[in-house]
Amino acid sequence: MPRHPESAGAAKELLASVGDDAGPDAELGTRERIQRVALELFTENGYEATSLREIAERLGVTKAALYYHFKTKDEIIESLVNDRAAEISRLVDWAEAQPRSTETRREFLRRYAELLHERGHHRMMIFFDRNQSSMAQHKAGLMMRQQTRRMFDLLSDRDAPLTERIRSALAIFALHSSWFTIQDPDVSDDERRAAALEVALDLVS
Amino acid sequence: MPRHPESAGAAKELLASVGDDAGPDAELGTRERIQRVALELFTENGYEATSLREIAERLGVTKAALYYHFKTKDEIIESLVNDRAAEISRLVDWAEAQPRSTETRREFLRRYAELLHERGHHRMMIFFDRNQSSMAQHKAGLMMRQQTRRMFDLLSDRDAPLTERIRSALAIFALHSSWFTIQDPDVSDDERRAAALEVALDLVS
DNA sequence: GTCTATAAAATGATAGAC
DNA sequence: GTCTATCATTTTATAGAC
Repeated sequence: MPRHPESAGAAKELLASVGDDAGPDAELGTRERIQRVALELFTENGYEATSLREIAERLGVTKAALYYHFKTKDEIIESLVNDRAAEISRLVDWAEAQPRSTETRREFLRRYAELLHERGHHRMMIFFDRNQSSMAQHKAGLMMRQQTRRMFDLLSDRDAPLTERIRSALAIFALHSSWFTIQDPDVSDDERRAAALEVALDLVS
Repeated sequence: MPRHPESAGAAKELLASVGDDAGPDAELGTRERIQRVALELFTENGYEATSLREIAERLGVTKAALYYHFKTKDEIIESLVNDRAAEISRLVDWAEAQPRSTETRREFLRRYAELLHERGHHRMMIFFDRNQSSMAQHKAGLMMRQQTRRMFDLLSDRDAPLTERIRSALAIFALHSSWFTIQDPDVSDDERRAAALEVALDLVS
């Protein structure tokens, strides 16, 4: 009976993270390749609509191989979320410890944009944005929603005017979605990211 | 062999529309009750994750009854989309025939917000926002994406500055999502809607 | 760590009685 | 217009060989 080795490689996973744009599957282990392909298919075709058979086929292995690395389908998502959620949590913790000023909020957005940019965090956010209904029942989804709520509350007081609350929510959404909102091939990722941040900053000012 | 009666009732469906907040299932036919319950479950639990068995059970009928009214699962979604997409299309047609001014854009947003408010259009938009991945493969999803793109292009020129394009996209999103972005029970639907419109208008000014 | 083979359950869909 | 009964297919997941 296989030992599931997830607990072993928390730090290692951070180094060879799935989203890392370090070229094609170059140096990734099977576990990381599964995560990468799964997230791709889940985002493109939907979480429930993507079967383990499809994932295995695209990787050139059998379903049984997947089950060696992940006990269930849900666990693939969870493994992706956990590391990343922790990093975002740390950033929100930091912001909550700062004075509740506009400058804190702006600095939070800058750091958050930076975090999303690193190691494919944004791919996960896009996955969640596009699979909200499926994720509503999974605990990974609950975790993300709680984190999103913390960010909303950080960006505007709970009793702030309604328009201000909406603008805060849109600021977060702008950072998450800039990648797919505009898909002009003439625009580089850096330009997109800078523009999204500029809009987000304006929304909380 | 049952004749599928969808072609018969285009006008009737507009009158007794699914989203109509005219109380509980009061006067709705089975076909309309299926649409209503299906959209609810699809939005809450996901399109693929919701089986026809669940829909039938909640309605107190059998799966076979559903198949009398709809040939396939996809057709339930399509029946919901078609009428509504046509109405939105008409509004975009109108806007495209107007001078490309800021005032046209603002007036479009006002009318679009009004349209979403009527007869549950917004429930469909929430469904699409929360099931983007699943809908990516369905033709109903393609239709919605094309319409969204038309609206983007209406709200900002294709060669406008990146920030302006993003703001236009967010204006649409603000109208779609105001219902679930803020779920404070002290806030009425009308207040939410007015605030979302105000934010959207500001984003295109 | 990956494979073959298979179990067990659920799903979308259909046939035909009433 | 709704029901019972059933089919074909697919899916998640497991057992055990190599």
